[in-house]
Amino acid sequence: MTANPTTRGRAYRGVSIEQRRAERREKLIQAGITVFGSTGFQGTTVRALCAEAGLTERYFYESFSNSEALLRTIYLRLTDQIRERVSQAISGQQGQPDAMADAALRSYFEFLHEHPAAARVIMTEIMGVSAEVDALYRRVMNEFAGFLLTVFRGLHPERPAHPVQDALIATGMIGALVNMAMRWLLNDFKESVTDMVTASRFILIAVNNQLALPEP
Amino acid sequence: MTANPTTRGRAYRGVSIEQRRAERREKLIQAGITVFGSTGFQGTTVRALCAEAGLTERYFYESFSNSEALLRTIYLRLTDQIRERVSQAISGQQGQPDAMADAALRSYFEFLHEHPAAARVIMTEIMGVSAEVDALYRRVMNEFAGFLLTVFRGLHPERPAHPVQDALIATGMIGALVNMAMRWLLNDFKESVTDMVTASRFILIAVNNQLALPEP
DNA sequence: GTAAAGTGACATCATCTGTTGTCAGAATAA
DNA sequence: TTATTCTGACAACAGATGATGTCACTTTAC
Repeated sequence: MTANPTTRGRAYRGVSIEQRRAERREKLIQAGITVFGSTGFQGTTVRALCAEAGLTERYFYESFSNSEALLRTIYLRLTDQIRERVSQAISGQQGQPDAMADAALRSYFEFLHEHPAAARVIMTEIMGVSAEVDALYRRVMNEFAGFLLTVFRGLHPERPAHPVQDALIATGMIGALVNMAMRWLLNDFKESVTDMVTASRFILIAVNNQLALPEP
Repeated sequence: MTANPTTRGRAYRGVSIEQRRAERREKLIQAGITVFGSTGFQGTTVRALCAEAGLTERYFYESFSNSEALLRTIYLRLTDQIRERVSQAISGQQGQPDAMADAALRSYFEFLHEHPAAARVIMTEIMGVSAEVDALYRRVMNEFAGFLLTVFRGLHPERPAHPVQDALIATGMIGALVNMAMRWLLNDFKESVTDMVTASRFILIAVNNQLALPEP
């Protein structure tokens, strides 16, 4: 009855148990992006996720307690990727505000264009799943808004901070970018990336200019 | 076997069949707002809707083919109400652009504040339900963006129209308003209506001012 | 008064799906 | 070689729920 501790968790096909688990988990994450992004979260069953991943249910529950947990993992993964790409794009244009905005927006819209399934997951499938997922969404959006707020403050160091107003305005800006992206996605990326960048930059510049005006 | 055509669809408790059906349908709509707005669309069963409405399942299927059909009806009802309230608010400030924006934004945020369950339905529960509901959402959002576009064009009649850019910017503005409202809702309406109006008006004015500038 | 229509409570059916369990065969350790 | 572990295919179980049906009772039409 008692298992031999020396042989538990051993290698298989020359691969350690940790790596096998990590590879299965990764397969499930990629499958989740594909399936959630096509069938939608609601229409997705654990069986379908496993079929896409080429694994069986047992391995699903090895890595995730349920499909909502997988969705949360995917959402964090994708938003981290966006954060990283945008950060890299910005750092490449160090010190030039206009070029920074352009690079950041372009990297954002290009990411969505290159990964439409991922775009669908983070734009629409994430919403209305549960209170917990809603809270996660809200938290991530707030982080993006906070990032934008930091940038704006850096551009207007002399302007007195209005915590409530500034946070709301940053939230509005993030909402503008998200809604433009959502419309773009649902319209099958009809417009060019350049059009998306131009329009979104217009809005950011407009707010930036308004922030530069003396207050009434 | 053959029913008597003269007695089918007769009055009951002094109420015609049309009116009885309409009353039951209305009860279901109100129950849907309450239940979808608290439990969420996903967590809602037909049984729960009927219990809240004080009706039985038979009468649910008398008016709606399924709960998604009820959601669509509710969404159209609520967005119509917002449209009407905003239009009324604007028409009361005929000709004064700043007062118009103020009145429109105030009526919008006040509506959400007064009807939190309705706000949740139109902000989060409507998303990711099905392709059909997504399309409805997109269509309504486009209508609101079109409305905003009309207003902006009226304020800048001399500016040449850029169909793609203008539509994208209007979409962005609507997204800003929706995201601010969503954050407000998920934060239990922590900020005052006046704060919401002030911040959102700031964004609209910023874009309006940018539209007034000569193009590069 | 009586038959037909309307109502409400509830049963029922069928299906779906999350989750766990079984088992035979492949790979490994000793 | 042999016992143990790992894997994959699939069975099985339990619960939920959409949708429809049953039936006793109420109301209406004539």
